[in-house]
Amino acid sequence: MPKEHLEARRRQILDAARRCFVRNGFHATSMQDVLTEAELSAGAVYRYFKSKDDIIAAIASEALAEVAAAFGADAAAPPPDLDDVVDLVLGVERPPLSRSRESAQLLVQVWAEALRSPSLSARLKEVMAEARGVIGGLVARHQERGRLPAGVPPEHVADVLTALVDGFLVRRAVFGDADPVAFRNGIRALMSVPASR
Amino acid sequence: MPKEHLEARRRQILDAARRCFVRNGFHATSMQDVLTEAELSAGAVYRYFKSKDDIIAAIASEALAEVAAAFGADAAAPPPDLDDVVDLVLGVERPPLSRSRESAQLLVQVWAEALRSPSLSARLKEVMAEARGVIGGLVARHQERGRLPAGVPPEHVADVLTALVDGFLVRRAVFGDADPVAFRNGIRALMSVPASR
DNA sequence: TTGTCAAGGGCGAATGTTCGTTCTACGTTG
DNA sequence: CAACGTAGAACGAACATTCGCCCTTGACAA
Repeated sequence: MPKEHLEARRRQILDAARRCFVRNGFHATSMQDVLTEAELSAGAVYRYFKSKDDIIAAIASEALAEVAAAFGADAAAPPPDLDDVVDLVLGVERPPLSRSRESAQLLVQVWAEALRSPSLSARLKEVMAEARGVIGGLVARHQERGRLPAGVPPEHVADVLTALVDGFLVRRAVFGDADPVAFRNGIRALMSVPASR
Repeated sequence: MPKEHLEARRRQILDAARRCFVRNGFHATSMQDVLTEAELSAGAVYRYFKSKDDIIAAIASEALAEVAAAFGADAAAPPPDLDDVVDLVLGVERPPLSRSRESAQLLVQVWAEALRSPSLSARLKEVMAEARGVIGGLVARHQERGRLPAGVPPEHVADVLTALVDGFLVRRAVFGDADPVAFRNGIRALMSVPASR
């Protein structure tokens, strides 16, 4: 019985912390903010997390896992066109749309935090390298089929595509209403590929 | 006589604060950190800035001005090829190279801070809109000359190009050694344009 | 030249606040 | 009644900011 309740409390705290962090950033939100948002007392929260940094690490870790999962989907079901990579990663038709902006905002905070946390920076680089590998594989296959110039290292092209995703996330975080479809059309135009839908 | 010394002290404080902020972020940096870095006392610093937020605002404002200037250069001297936009904005051959990573790191912090500061967010949107306007103009001209499909709104393509820049900045902030030339080659490959150099 | 004085700039200890964290006592539940 | 969770007061540390004092400087009078 304690097992599931323990996990539920943990989630309750993490969800509350996530909302606070999205709203105010990691260091501008106080423990008091988190306690209030979670509707718990200090004693309760510190039973599940040993410090504020612990909570930050957990939240950041989940945010990066979300990104890794998004790119992993590309590896699982390779899209026929390269520009669909963006759609897939950005989850054009993915469940909680309300969460997508918050995820983008949180990710920007994670980038900033990674600049001062070596362990978080290491994990971020891991995820980025993983994305480069996955997308690089897709690029290489397109090169084999002659759909892309062969002389360029696939990783370079993959870097551009993942940078495209990161750049879009910035816009979504800042504006909130950035349109993935319009973005994809912009990419299509740049790639001089006639839109197929 | 006080006039120039006043400005010099202000710069001294801002430069010190910038170093601190790049290293530790806005909110994880204490006033004590800034005082130590600037080699000044609290009383001295508070003679030139009325609060920590005041210093943050000044630093963020300068960072965004730097970005605006980079895009402004494109408007002043339009590059012949669209992919050169990235080179120009990222300043492939611009003076203090040591500063470029720090600028990228600072900009990421600014993005994060903009998520919780309405005034900073407004300024950031201004700069982004300005970039969209400048690059959109270039895109429209390329469309007129038939170098890009005409059916797509220039702003959409401009969004993609500026997102490309933002995405590259993230990589430069995180890795520090992101290579603009390799990046440009990746873009060229995606655009299926034979490299001219 | 020398002495005086007003003002500006700087210092750093002091202040009150807020932070993250701990601890003890209390309720609830099996 | 034990065992477990929870509450909330309490704590020391660290924070941003202020305040009163001191040193330097430049103008001016003697």
